[in-house]
Amino acid sequence: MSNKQAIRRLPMYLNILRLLREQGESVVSGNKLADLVGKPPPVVKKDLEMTGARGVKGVGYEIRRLTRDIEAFVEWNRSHRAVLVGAGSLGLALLGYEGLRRRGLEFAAAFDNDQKKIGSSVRGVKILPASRLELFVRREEIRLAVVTVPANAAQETAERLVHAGIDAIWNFAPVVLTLPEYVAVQREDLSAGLAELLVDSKRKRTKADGVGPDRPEPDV
Amino acid sequence: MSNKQAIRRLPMYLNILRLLREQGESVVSGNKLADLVGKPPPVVKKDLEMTGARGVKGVGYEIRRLTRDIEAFVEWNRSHRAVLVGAGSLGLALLGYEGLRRRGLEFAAAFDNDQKKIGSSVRGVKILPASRLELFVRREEIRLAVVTVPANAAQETAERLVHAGIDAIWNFAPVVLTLPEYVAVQREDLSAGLAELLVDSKRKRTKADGVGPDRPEPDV
DNA sequence: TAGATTGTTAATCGATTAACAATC
DNA sequence: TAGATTGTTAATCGATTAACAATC
Repeated sequence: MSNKQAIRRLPMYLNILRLLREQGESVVSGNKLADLVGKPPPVVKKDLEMTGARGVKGVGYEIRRLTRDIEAFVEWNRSHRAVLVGAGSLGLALLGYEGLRRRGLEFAAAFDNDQKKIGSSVRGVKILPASRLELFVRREEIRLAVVTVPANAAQETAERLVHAGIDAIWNFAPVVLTLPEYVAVQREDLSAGLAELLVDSKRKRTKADGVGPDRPEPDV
Repeated sequence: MSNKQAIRRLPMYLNILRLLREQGESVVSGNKLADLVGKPPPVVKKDLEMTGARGVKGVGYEIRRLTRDIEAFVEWNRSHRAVLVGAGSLGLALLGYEGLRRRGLEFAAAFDNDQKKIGSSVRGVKILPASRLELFVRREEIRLAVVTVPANAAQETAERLVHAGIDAIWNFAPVVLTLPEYVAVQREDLSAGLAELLVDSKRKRTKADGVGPDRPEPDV
């Protein structure tokens, strides 16, 4: 019933809806939305239905209402307190990423082993010694962790987190974590996206027999 | 024939294979590999077959050979010169991300509008004024661009890039780009991963009727 | 030969697309 | 009522799972 691909499309709708509202629109039809996100209308309608959003036949969807319904479905209507483990460049980038803050992700603290980093603050988030991880998570009753440690430290870090009470892990380390069933784990792999892009690019280059406009000659 | 999900799994195999080789292994069976990546054996075998890799019946896959075959399939055996457009925190993190460099992604330059950033170098990559984007791309014959500009600048940036000769775009801006068919575009949306995680977490919390071990009581 | 493992074919499942009925 | 649009049902497509034949 709950479709993974559909869930991944939801942020796109929210982006578009925000844009439409900024342009003064208050109602949008599924067809228009479909056009704006570049997906067929039935996909959009099914996606919206999944979230519990309802439109009005012959009219469309009320934008404010639709936004609220989508946000509620993903629990983006409340804030999610999280810890970040591993304050490398990727970790620090996530700390500063406004897009995530807008989706309710609120970093209560970051953790690292590097003495040079410990004690400093990034975007108002304190970096604490990794040794204090468990204590902090327990005391603050944090449920969500973002893991950006190196590959060889990821499994151990995750186990410590789970033991301390974490039950949702956003894992950016390039390893497959083995954890109890009740823990929700989302693996994020940038290389996967790059692989898709390169294979797609290769295919388009070789299969230059395709329909549609060809690559123009460069005007040097 | 070429399966999107399968392509996204390829980096995982490479990670595992590197680990195995570091442990002194030289051959691995599909079953063992399957176990290590947490996927059923037939999935692994189909994935490997897609890349053109062949094993030996009764024996398994030669690790060095398999690694080379997978890398060749994704064109990870050669370097891909790229420009980065938008030197915000996410952009800078990508510049410094070792994992991408290991996959052949080589940043020839980064571009930004911010006078404070222009002229500086990050990890050996010069940050140049955005106005020089086209000239640089043409002169250096760059084909790949990583777009990390704000949402409202993404479409225009992409059009400029394509006009200058780019035919593969890795888009981190939260918008759907409209570009000619011959351009390969890969949209990367961190919020999508977060949405998946939160929905999965919600489901696990509500459907606590599931099989398997329950979440233990916190030992406070 | 016997055991192990690849690689393929068929069956199932899930997601997308197409068609259309319902109704504001 | 007529037009527009939602929302559902059926058909298709793609990916995964299961079963097993081929063979080193």
